Amino acid sequence: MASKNGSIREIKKLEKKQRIHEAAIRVMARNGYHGTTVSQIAKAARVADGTLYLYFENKDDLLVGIFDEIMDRFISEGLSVIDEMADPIEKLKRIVELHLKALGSDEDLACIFQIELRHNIHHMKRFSQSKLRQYFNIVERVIRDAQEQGHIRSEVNPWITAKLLFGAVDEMATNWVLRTRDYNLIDMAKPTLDIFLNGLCTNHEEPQSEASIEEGRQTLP
Amino acid sequence: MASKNGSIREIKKLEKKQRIHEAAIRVMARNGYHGTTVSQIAKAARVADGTLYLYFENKDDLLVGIFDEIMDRFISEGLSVIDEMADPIEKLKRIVELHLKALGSDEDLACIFQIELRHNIHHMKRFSQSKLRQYFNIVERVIRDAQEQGHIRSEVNPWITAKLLFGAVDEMATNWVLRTRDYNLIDMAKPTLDIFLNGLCTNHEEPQSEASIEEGRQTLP
Amino acid sequence: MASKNGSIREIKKLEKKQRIHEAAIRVMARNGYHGTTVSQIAKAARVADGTLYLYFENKDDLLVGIFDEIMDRFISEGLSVIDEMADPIEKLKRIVELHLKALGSDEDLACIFQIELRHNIHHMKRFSQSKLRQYFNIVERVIRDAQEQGHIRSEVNPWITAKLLFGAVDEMATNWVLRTRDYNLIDMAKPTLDIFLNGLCTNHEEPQSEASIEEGRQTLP
Amino acid sequence: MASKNGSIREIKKLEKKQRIHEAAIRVMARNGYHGTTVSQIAKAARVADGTLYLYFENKDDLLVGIFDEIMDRFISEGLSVIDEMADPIEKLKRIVELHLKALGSDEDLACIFQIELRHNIHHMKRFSQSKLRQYFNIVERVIRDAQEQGHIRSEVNPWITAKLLFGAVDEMATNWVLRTRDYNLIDMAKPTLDIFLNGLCTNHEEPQSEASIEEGRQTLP
DNA sequence: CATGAATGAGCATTCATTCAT
DNA sequence: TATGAATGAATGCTCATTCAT
Repeated sequence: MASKNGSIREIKKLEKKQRIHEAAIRVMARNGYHGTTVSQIAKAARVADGTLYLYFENKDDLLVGIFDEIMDRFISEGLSVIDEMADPIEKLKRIVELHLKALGSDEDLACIFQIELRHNIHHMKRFSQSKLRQYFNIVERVIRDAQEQGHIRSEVNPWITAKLLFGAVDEMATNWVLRTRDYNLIDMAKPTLDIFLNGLCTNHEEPQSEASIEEGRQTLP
Repeated sequence: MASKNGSIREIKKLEKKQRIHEAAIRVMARNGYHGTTVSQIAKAARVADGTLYLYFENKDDLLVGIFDEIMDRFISEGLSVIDEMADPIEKLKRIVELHLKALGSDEDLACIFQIELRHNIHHMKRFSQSKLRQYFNIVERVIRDAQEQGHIRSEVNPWITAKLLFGAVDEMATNWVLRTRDYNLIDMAKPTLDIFLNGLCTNHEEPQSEASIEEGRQTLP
Repeated sequence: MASKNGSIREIKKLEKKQRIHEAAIRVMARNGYHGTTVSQIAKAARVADGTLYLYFENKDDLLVGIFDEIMDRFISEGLSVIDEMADPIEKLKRIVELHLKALGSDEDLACIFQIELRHNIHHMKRFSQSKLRQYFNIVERVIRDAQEQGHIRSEVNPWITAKLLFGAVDEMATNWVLRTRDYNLIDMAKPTLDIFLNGLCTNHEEPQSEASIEEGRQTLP
Repeated sequence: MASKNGSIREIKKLEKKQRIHEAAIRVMARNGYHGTTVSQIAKAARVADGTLYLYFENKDDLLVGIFDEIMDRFISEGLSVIDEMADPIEKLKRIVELHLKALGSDEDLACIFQIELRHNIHHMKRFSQSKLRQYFNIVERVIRDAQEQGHIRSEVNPWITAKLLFGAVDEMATNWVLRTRDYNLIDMAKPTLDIFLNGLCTNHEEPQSEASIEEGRQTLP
């Protein structure tokens, strides 16, 4: 019985933690991290103020907890999808789509991710050095594969490219959160991928050597 | 004499405002917006606390004021440089370089721009709807010109491209601010431009139609 | 047990609110509203600064709260005493006595009432339009009764008389608070009532018509 | 020339002091003493902030200065009017009328007098011990005269009566400042005087001895 | 005399966190 | 576990006053 109770308790504990998470996302998305009090979150989660501290070290930890949980879920889901694919270009496409779909389907979450999680250099560093690095690693791996298979130019730096791609997609997401007119975030996947894969320029018969870019001038026939 | 005094006062006033700006950038870059007290800024600027309020509405306005001033300077400098150039591709290159150089040459400023100015959805919206829009407009204009001159593919959406480019460059800047090992931000200009101009893919003799991307698969001969 | 705890908590809460009230009266009577800090009141009430805000909206509400509580108690006590009496003249006398006794027996309270509560036109208006109106209503009622019973001249306006009586008694109280030599406030009841009931003039066989007062001259035989 | 300039300067100085006084009355009547900043007064008087301090010790002194000036004018005007009269009852009447007319004809001034000047126990004490004492002295003198001439009952205490009369008139003024419906303050003179002179009671053939009041019961035939 | 920029002490209020129940 | 009353440190901002010009 004890173990049965124990497992029920475990479940209830997880449920409550989840409830607090969701309450925090909901409230913080509207009021921002600094505009949200612990009491507001507690009320939204229907627990007492003090109860929050049984599940989180402090207010900041709550934000970090949300972030890590979501990010872990996002990355593992992403990985499981990616792993089933063969073509690295296709994988790249899926990553962008998953990224945009995950945020585009939950505005509150997107708001937390794009805005609230970044108001603090320590969060940013933590983010940058853990989960974001995982993201970059995945993309880097895919790009390397694509390079080995000859689909992506061998000159491009996979790590820098991962950052550039993330940055571009991230900006799409932020812009969507701050949008004045409504549209679907996922629709940004296609043009994003088009530019990253095919580039802006019209003529690639004589692909630009880095040197020629270096010269500050492109030879155009 | 009165006018002379007047102009001297004007200069002193600007000097003091400037001093406060610089002090704020310096202090906030280290401690973050919320980690910085008004008193700290005042002390760093060698003025009394109350003096800040002769030049700024409130603490938040101080941050916004810094942002607007820097951004205006950046944009007008950028425009004057751009205007002297003929080739739109070259212009695009210069924009990216100027962006990275401006931030890469002043780490504190970069920190403020990449992190502190974004801790608040209201700042973000304000930013997004004023200065950032100007930035996008400039890039959009350049891309359109390039399209008219046949240098950039007519299929790409100039506005979305402006966002993507900004996002990629912005991520470069943020990564540099959060870097663990030292490097020059400006060095990111070349690979960024290479990917945006030439794309990732190896073969562009038969450029991807959007439809084929849509299919989730690139036809590679 | 829960209800028992509940009631104990209720009592403790009331006790604490009372303690804060009394501390505020004590401290403000000595230093005035603007000369008193919230911290001083909290310290005097042996609670933390923040605790005050669990019981009061803000510093101003604290003053208003004191006022309303005291005034309600005063009015209801007064009414219960009045109701037991039959003779309206006697009631009038009791009202004056109760008024002077209430203030004369608690100098700090009198100070708050006569001085601190009046430093603000909004307080004055609020006072004037709620509790003071109740006071006036009671006196007016008594005067009307006395008029119906033929004890008070039918020419006098009960509402104006209520104000005049309050003003006279109020001035007695204020003078007592500001006194340089000590005396009992309650001793002012008798002369006050004497003048209001009997008037100043010696001869009333031919009571002054309002018209003759109008003429600016009293006909004295 | 020096003396000529001197006198012109004297006049200008008085003019400026007057301008500041009037500005202060105007602004404080609307915003209250604590709701008014020195800068606001300076702006309303069209002088620099610092200039105020050439004419007044400090903000508080400004209020006191207004009060003393007005009060002196009021008392000396009152005295000159009173002195020309013979009948003490008539004098009493005139005092009440002058009091109500002075305030009733200048709402801002009335507001300052009835509300703002009283938000501080030190002002009150100062007021009570100087100008108000003069007022009481005048009334007391008049009452004594009336008593000597047999117009006012010898039993009444002139000093207490002066306070009561002031209190009643003062309450009329305060009520008028706080009024919700408009009326003329001067109209309160007649009923006020009627009650003070003739009392409330109908029957005065056997004027109440203090003792009978003491008994707590009035003998009514 | 006049100015008004500069000063900096002072204070109400908030809110993350604790802990007795 | 859960509660929520109590805590008290922390801070943005105001504004009366000064003084160099």
